[in-house]
Amino acid sequence: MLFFGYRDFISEPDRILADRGLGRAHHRVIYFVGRYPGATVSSLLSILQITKQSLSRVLSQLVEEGYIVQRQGASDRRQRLLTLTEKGRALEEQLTETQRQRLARAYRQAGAEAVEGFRKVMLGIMSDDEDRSRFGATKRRP
Amino acid sequence: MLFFGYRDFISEPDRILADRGLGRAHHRVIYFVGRYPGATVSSLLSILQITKQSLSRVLSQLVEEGYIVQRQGASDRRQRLLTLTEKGRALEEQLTETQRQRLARAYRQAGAEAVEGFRKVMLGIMSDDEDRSRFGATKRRP
DNA sequence: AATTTATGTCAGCCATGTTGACTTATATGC
DNA sequence: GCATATAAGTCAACATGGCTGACATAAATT
Repeated sequence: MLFFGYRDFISEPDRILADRGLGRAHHRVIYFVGRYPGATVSSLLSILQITKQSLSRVLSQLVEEGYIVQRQGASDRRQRLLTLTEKGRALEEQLTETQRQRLARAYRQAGAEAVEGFRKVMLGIMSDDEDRSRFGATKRRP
Repeated sequence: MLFFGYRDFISEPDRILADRGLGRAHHRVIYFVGRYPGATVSSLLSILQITKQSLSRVLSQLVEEGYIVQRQGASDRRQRLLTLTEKGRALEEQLTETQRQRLARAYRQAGAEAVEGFRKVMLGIMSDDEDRSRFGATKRRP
């Protein structure tokens, strides 16, 4: 179910991205920068769990093409705080909208109770409390 | 949640496969051949939605290395019916076991009701009735 | 002043997806 | 029975997005 669900969930965004010469790796970066404005490069690395070389490839493209801006950190000037531009925000919304609709449909059909169950099970599948905590979950019993 | 859940769900199998020089594409083939013994190549293509060139690469390796056997179809001799060997079955079980435990833990923590909700929402996320029907789901209301 | 940390970069490798063109064997339809 | 369609396989080339290793720079920390 996860295989089919995940595949179908990203299929629409994939098509939209392909039209712009972007891939799903770009989507992830846009998504998380949108969700955490001012995120640092290393925070993205720890969320995505990829190498900085992999991130660099997609991030530099997003900066070059004007989806994301980097500004120097105030307290730590080594950091590059990442934020979506207007263009980036627009794309993020376009991508999210297709997924939002898909989720809304699933939610409508399944009901609020099912949604709560879905959240619980997904949290249980995750390996780390670190991942779970992004969703406001309490620590898992061992 | 799907991103984190899916990533964590396949991380253990990925490690086990890597030790044998296999990847997650091999896992998919092994999984579906295990689930549908005697599956044809084209049935796999339609499940996985990849090109036969992509499938061929992993499938031939699995056959060469003795995880899967092909036999000619009885009614249609053009078909190659795919089945796991003992070795293939053993690997399939090893891979599935780690995921089964992860699911069991999630289920234990979330409860049977949550599991039903999880299933409902996952089915609602899927695009096609074709995908949904693999899980014994009834047709979705439009 | 020395070390650590945050970020970036070059170069190359691997897995897994793609398209396009073509072959072989077998089944099926007229 | 012949023409066509289908199941499967193959060669070649390319794209995406992971990876490792090595090294550089600037700024923070000790």
